[in-house]
Amino acid sequence: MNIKTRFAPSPTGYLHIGSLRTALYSFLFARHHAGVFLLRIEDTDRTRYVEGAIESLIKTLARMGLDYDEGPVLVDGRLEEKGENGPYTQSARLELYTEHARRLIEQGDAYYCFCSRERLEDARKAAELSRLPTKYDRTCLRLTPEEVRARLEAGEKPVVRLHIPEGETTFEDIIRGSVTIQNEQIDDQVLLKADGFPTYHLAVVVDDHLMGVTHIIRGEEWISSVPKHVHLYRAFGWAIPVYAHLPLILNPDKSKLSKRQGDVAVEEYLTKGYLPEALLNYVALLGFNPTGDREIYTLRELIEAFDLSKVNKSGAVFDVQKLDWMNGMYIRSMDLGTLMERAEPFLGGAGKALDAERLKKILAVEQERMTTLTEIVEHVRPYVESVAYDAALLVWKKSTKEDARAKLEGVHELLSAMAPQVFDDVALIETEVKRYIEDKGFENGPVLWPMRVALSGSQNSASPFQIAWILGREETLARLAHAIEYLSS
RNA sequence: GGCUCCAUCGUCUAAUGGUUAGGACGGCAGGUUCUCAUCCUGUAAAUGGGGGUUCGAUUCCCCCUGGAGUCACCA
Repeated sequence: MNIKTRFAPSPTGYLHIGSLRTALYSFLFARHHAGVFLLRIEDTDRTRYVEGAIESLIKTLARMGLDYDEGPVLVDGRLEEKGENGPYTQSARLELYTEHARRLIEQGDAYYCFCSRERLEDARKAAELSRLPTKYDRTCLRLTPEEVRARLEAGEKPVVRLHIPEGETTFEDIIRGSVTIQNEQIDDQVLLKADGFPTYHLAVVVDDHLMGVTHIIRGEEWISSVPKHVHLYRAFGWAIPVYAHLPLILNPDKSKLSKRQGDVAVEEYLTKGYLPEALLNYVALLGFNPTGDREIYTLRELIEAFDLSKVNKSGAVFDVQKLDWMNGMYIRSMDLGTLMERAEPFLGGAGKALDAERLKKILAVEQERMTTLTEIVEHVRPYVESVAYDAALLVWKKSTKEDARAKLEGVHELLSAMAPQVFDDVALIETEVKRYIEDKGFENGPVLWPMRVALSGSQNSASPFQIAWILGREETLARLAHAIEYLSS
């Protein structure tokens, strides 16, 4: 079978983490089987229209490296489409839905409903109070064809409802197996709204069929509406696709991942300095793991290893701590050139004071201390400006102010007497300073601590040798001199 | 509340009838070390409860409990 999957988000203005994983799994499944992956925009709710949301979605998908074979694309900033099954935006397919709804009415599988929202709302409240199911009471199903025609001609704007038959509905899900639901539990769902737009239920079924989608991969929250879709497929006489309902991604309190409890927008993580490949890797492992003893996978490897039937059934808490760890792993394993490219956009103003050579040195030293790319700014600061610090910080443990000054004077003397080329080599700086310490019979701490603080202005930093290497001879000596002066006053 | 889904360390997961129940994050304790970070070593930590089936259940079945999702002219 030629496999075809789709990612069908509604354009909300950002890509939800959960949607990212749904997109990823659909993508992985299609690519693993050398099938087709398409993007479709589900924008049938015009009350939720967001300007520029489609463009933003396309850009985010591109940044994440999830490419698709069919769907809307951005060409020179303009929206275009690729693929033979378009349009791929539901608001451009209204005609199709109307036709199909009409067909269902003619077949007796759907009917017009003229009930006012007010009446429906009251009925629902009453049902809730008496603890009865809040289903539509089928008032309009009992209308005669004459009555329907008369009200249509009178200009009333009805909705179209699916007529659910008696019995029960069973469907197969790759992840969950067989699921059965009694039809009496299912509402006569609205298919076509009064404004002529379809609801999700009509639109997905029509589009998935017309676009040739074979596998429907989506979140677990859709499971209870599958029977409605099955009825639609049957009414149209279409083959039912294969379903795979993914477990939910959860907040720490186990509820469905939502705003309020942290960031859910992929774009937000990207601007915070998380790497697309790390985010993808992390999210891929929320519900799926090829072996159980390995965590780092490239997209290629994920495609190779992906298996829908090995996807977990239970929800997974989104753990930022583990994401942080993974992002750090990716940053540390990155070569300097790449890291520099990736970090540059996050540098902002701090970058202007920096030439490429020095930035590269800083990155080489600070790479192992970074969790996200945004941190680059604070890691760069001590190298481009002197950080103010308390003189007391210069004194090593139980050593004294006088001792610290003496040691710094010694180091200053040593370094200023050395050939300038020594500063081009971290290892050389280290050897020289350590030899000096040994020759004098000192301990490392009383010398290196004040030296490091003098150079970094901070109690935590890279080693004094690394800082000296980055700062260069002149600035290193200047900072040492400043510290000595500081201790003398 | 009805219906549906789910249930292994705090978290992400591995093990589908036989393992000392494994790995990772985080925690804790060490090591390396001038500090932080990295790196390395060690350690605590789980099969929700009760019945079955079986020589033997994390694993299969049932019940309970717990959690979640869903009950719109939103997706």
